[in-house]
Amino acid sequence: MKNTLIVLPGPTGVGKTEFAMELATRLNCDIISCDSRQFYREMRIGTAAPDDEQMARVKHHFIRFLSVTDYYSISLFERDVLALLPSLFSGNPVTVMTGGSMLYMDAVCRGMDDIPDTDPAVREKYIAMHRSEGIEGLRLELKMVDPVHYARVDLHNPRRIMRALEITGSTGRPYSSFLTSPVRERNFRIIKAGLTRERGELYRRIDNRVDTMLERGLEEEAASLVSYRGLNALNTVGYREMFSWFDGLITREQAVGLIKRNSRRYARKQLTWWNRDSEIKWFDASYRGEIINWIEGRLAD
RNA sequence: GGUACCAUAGCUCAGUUGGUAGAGCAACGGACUGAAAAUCCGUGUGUCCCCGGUUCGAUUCCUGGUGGUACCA
Repeated sequence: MKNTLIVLPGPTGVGKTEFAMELATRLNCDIISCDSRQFYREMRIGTAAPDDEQMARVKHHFIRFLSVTDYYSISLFERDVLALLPSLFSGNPVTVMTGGSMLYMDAVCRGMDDIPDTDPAVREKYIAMHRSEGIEGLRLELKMVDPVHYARVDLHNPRRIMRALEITGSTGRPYSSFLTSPVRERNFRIIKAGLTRERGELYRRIDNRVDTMLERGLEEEAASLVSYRGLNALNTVGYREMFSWFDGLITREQAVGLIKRNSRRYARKQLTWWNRDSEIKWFDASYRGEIINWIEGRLAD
């Protein structure tokens, strides 16, 4: 059988973790988690990461392997997954990857352009420029150093502009010149089975899951991470809202409502992203037998 | 049972001196190349409670219903 990566995209709360475990158990393979917040060992409750019992049942990779203070990135994830896969395939030609981090998933499946590491000082410089001169200052700078990218970037989005400036400033080459053809051939087959649910049911599950997180101690977890709140890892649904409550900006009840709302919005954003991926065959997550049949049919091809 | 007030978007409400309506929140759509659970862009989605009347024209004014709220019994 050809080496195959079974990819299971799906919005937050749809039931990916459980289904992936069922599938991996059946195929006797490991799971590669593709969730940029379950990477962090300090954030288990708020990210609904697999628990110790689940981790003991099926071998998971990329769960709780970082500290919130560690630097990590999409390209590092791509590199690390590609480095891990050969050893997994040597034991079993099939591996399951599941998660909700869209761009991380695409990086593994399709690759990204090679862009050199950047100088952190350059990023700082443009963050400072954004603060002092606003987005208009960033725009003017980009127009000068990379007019090609200026013409197509979202000029309202400071992150996008700063990223382009950061690359251009660090390398001396326009950011746009690095963007060539992102689709890389992989030496393994990729099968994508998307998990979704009827919108109302998905939202109910998300709401319930937030309530479960609170019962499990989300509040205490967030409180223990207050000193790290400035880090990117903590700029995450579930933690931000708790911090606002700790600050007295909103009530606890409001924070809980916002966590639910923002989780629902995140789920929608995920679905929008995957909407354009025609390789994904979508299934209702509750029809597990049907999904497994389809996957096993594809594996037999 | 009586009196008063109310009934407009999913919710809370505004408004139209009569020309089929708009805010907030919610919701929905979209973008996305190493910060991505991030960051950013866009969209009113409506039997204006119902039946009549007046009017060129009624969501708006009038009669009568229905439902709700308050007070009096």
